[in-house]
This record gives sequence, structure tokens and C-alpha cells, in this order.
Amino acid sequence: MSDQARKRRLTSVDVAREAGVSRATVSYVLNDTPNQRIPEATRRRVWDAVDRLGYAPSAAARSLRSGRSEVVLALLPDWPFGRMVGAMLEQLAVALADVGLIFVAHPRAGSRRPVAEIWKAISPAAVLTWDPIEPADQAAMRAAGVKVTVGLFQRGDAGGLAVSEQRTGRLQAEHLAARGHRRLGYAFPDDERVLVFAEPRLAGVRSACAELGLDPPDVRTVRIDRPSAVAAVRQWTAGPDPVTAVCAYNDEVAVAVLGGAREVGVSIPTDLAVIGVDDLPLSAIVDPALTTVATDSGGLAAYLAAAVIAGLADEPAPRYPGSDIVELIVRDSA
Amino acid sequence: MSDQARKRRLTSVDVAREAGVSRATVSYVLNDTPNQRIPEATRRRVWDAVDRLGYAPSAAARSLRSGRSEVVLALLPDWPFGRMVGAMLEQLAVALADVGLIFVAHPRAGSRRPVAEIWKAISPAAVLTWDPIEPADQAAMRAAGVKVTVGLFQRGDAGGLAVSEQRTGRLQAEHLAARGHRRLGYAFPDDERVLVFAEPRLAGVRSACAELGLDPPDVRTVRIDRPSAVAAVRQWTAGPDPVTAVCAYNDEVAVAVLGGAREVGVSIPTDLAVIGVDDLPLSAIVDPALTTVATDSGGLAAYLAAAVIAGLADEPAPRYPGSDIVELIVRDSA
DNA sequence: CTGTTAGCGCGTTCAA
DNA sequence: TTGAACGCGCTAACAG
Repeated sequence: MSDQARKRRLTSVDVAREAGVSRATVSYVLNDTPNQRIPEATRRRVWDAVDRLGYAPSAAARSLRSGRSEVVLALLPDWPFGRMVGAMLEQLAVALADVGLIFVAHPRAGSRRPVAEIWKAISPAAVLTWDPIEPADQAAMRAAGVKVTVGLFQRGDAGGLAVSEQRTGRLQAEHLAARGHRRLGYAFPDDERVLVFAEPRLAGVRSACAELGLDPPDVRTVRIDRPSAVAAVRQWTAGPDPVTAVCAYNDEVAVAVLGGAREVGVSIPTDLAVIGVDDLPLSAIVDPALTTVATDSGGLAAYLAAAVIAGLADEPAPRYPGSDIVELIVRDSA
Repeated sequence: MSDQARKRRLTSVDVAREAGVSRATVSYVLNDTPNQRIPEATRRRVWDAVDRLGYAPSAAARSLRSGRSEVVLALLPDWPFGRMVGAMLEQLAVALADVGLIFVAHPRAGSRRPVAEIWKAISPAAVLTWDPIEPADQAAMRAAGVKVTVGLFQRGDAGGLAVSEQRTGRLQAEHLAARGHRRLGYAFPDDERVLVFAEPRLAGVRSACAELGLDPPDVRTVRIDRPSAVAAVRQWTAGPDPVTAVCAYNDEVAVAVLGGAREVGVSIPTDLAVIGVDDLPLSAIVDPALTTVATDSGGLAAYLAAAVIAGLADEPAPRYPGSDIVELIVRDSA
């Protein structure tokens, strides 16, 4: 390895020298700049030099000059994300790549360092968050050149993802009501970090119950273990007016309830119907197969991509696909 | 909103003017530069101006000047990543944050656009990949200022993650052998994208079988659905010399096998023992609870962080924690 | 038509 | 505490 390789970064000066042209010409060739007629022979010389040297322009210099970045940054929240989020992020990356944007995600937003540290280090064109963005952060980002900021969960229960999460809960309750259940239980997760999801889902169940004239749901916290599930099932099924169907926060909690019911000797779905959320791969093969509510991660990704792209073009954001991205999947458990 | 707010980015010039000092002073105050005696009063004036204006330095200019980036980029491969990877990325982000590095991940590396597009847009200090890095890419990255590149799966079966994946397979087979099983089956996944994991795991099972004097494993592909699992279980348990224990590629496949066995009337673990990989939250609560091999995502994250940090300091990479990050978890299924 | 010169963008840092 | 140069690529204006 030549000593220059470790000493100095390769710049367009090196390419220009190697190709026997000026830096400007190099830039024109590399960017295929319109309105610059450069003969094929020169182009080839430049590209050859680039390949030979292994030159790559500095992203820093480029974005300093152009004043814009091609990067979209997602600040992932603290909750444990599984398949669905993973899939959604993949699809988002693809959708953004189609318009020339690079998508990256930072896990564990706000854990140790303030969020500002992160977007400052990346200087993205747009930032996506799950938690709502503080007005102060909002302003700082704007000042630093971040054009678009999308908060999936808006403050209050009004907008954003809360809509489809509520819809998810409604779908659970409506399905159970349609099957004739009058007393519903709700299996709430034992993890503070997922409250952003759990609360709107439960709110959806509550409002559906109210509208359909059912009793309010009997909410119990269920951990992903046997004893917890057993206890919850016992409580739901005891007494003179037992719960006959349970909406679970997600499929994992639902499977825990299934296990608890088996242990208690409560048969599913005859004695107790169970419905989950997420449609995990496993949900179709547990016994009995789990009825659940799936979110169309592709649809969500498409919306987010559209929102970012619109924002970058200073156009109004697209309509939020509140309810049409969740879907009921009926199997055997409810 | 003032018209300047939308016209021009806020720069250190604005802060300098507002505070009545020079740009140099602003820089010294903001970075707390050593060997620069700046009176407390001046510092305060500068910080006040920063807060009032909502100033944030341009990452592009900063890294252009300093020639180094604080960003570590992971290029996630194409396979569907679940909880374990999610958790590992989180822990990696935290470990790197502790030394002032920002971790971001790009999902779906190399899907549409060449990988080069991605690191060029970010200009990270280090890049992490799962697939091995092409020598050409390697060189280009070095030239563009990426100091460290870590490929988790090295070419060939020699190094990197393949070590612990093989160890995972060995652990499965050794446990089953210790329980007296002589004929093992292997439930192989039906997804090309996870071959990087599946192959070393199976290789581990194979070599353990060979060393322990068992027959080679009876490998069958199992999809995450009932019919596929039923067929596999039938084949394993039929004939004069049936398989008595199955190593599954992961817990999902293992649960599928559990379901298939139930349907066929094969009892677990008496007629057929099953052991998975991953220790999903669900694995502890399915019936019977799944014996499995867990990977210590924290340990892996710690190793990766150490490798990156060492590389950035031009120090030799730490020893790879081949086998000590996988652990057998014995439950009821084997 | 082909290609060059020169200066910008913004934070950092040396010399004064 | 400051003026000025620097890092690197882009591009308007200009010359051969």
C-alpha cells in the first residue's frame, strides 16, 4: 500500500491529475452535468482514472456544497421491535431508494444521548420519529436544514399512527361482538415501552364496546409467561358473569393466554375466544391457530415514503391511511 | 416566521453577530476547546445566542473539516430480522454511543442500489456488514475515508459469525446425544435468505454427529406451516430406524415441528425430541416449552463495538467470542 | 464546442 | 480574541 493511501484522502484533484484534466471536468463527467458537452474520449479517461484510483467523492463536501442531504433518518423508539417493524423499515428503504433517498435508522432513540446529537451527526433531509417531536427540537432541526419531520404518534390521541392502532382494537372487539360475545377481556402487556401502542389499541376496544352496547372490557395485565396467563384466565372465567372472549395486546400475549387456558382447562374458542394483533409467522401454526389483526406494513411504508417525498418537495402531506392498513385475519381461536 | 428563516441556513456567523464575537470564538466555546482561555461571561453570551437562535452546526461542514465522521453504519442484509437482531442493534448503538459514536443501520443492503451509494451518502467512520465485503468495495471505502470495515460472515467457513453459528448447531446435537438419541433429524428453513445462518448451523450439527459417532442427520426442509411440518414429521418417524430427535433451524421452525407432531399423534419429547434456536419470548410458553439455544446478543454487540473502536484507534481487533456467546436452554421439548 | 479559473458553503484552527 | 486559511466538491463565468 502506497504511503499516500494512508496519508491523504483521495480527492478529485488526484483524479484530475491522473486523467490529465481539471477538477471541474472531473465533476462534470461524474455528475453527467447537462449543458456541458464533453467528448466521449475525455469521459472515458476520467472514468478510467476514477476506477483505477478507486475514487469516491466526499459526501461531506458534497452535501456541504449542495446544502442538501439524500439521507432520511428514522429515530427508532425504545420498544422492542420485531418482524413487522423490521419489514416496514425494509419496505420504506426500498420506496425511498426509488427516488434516490437513502434510508437509515438509529435504534434506541434518546436512550443515553439527546436526540439532537444524532441528527446533527447525520444531517439528514428528513427525520422520522415514533414519539412526537418536541417543538424545541423541531425548531432546531429546521434551523439545521432538516426539511421534513414526521412524528408517527402525534401528541394527544388525535392523529398519526394512533388512528390505525385504535382501529386495530375496534376490529378485535367488533369481530368478537359479531360472534355473539358480550363480555370481553383485554390482555394488557407488561412493558411500559409499548404503551404508545397498547393504549390506543385498548382505547379502540373500549370505544367499540361502548358503541356496540357491551360492557367495558375487563382489563388484566398479562406477562409472557405461564403463571401470569393462568392467573388472568382464572380471573376472567371465574364468577357468575365470566368473560367469554379476550382481545390480546399482540400475538405473543395471545399465545400466552392460549397456554394459560390450556393449563386451566378452558377450551379455546368454545369457552374463551382469543384474538391477537400482528399476525406473526407463528400465529398460523400454534394450536389453535390464532385469529388476529394484521397491519399492512407495505401500506404504512408507502404512506411514510410519500409523506417524506411530499415534504421534501414542499407539497402537502398525503392523507393518512388510518383504517385501511389494518385487516382482520380469522383463524380458529376466535 | 422571518423570511431569513426559510432563505438561509443559520450559521456560526449569525451566532457570532448575535453574541458580538468572532466565528472563531463561537467555535471555541461550542467545542470547549482546550488551551483557549475564554472568560465565563463571553461563553455565556455565546451560549445564549445559540439558544436564542436555535443554532446547530452543520454536520457536513464539520466532518468535511475534521476529516472524520462519528457515524458507524451497519448494512443489514436481506433476511428478515426479528427480535434478536433488533436487540443486538440496540445494544450496539448504546455501546457505541458510550464512546461518542452514532450508530445507524440501513435495512435491505444492496437491494436495488449498489452498496456504494449508501456509504457514500453517509461517509461513516466504520461500516459493518453481514455478508463479506468485496475487495473492490473494501478498497473504495478505504479511499473514501472509511477506516474500519467489519464483515460478520467472512468468506469461506473460517471466521466471523460462522463460528458461533456452528457452535449453535453443535450444542443442539450434543444435547440430544447426551439424552441418548442416536438418529437425529434436521429441520432446514425454506428461505434462501437465511442460508448464511442455516448452513453453518447444519454444519455444526453434522460435525458433532460425526464426532460423537452418530449417523449423519436426516435433513428435511420445513416451512412455517402445518402441512409441511406434518410431512416432515411423518418422514422422520416412519420406517424401521426412525429419527428420535430433531434440531430445528430456529424456534419458529421448531414450533412448526411441534404442531406437526401433535397433528400426527407423535408425542413430544417421548417419541420425538425437538430443539430450536433463538429463545423467542414465545418459546417458553408454547406447549411443550421449547428447549433451545440462545445467542447472547449483548455479548455479540459488545464484541462488535470493541472491534469498531479498536479499528478506529488503529489497534488490533479483539478476539472473536466464537463459542462463549451461545447457551443451551433446556425446557421440556428435548 | 471544450475545458479552465475562481469562489462558494461552513466549521475549525493556526498564527497573530 | 480574532483574521484568514483550509478541507473538498460544485458550478457560474470565462477563455482557448
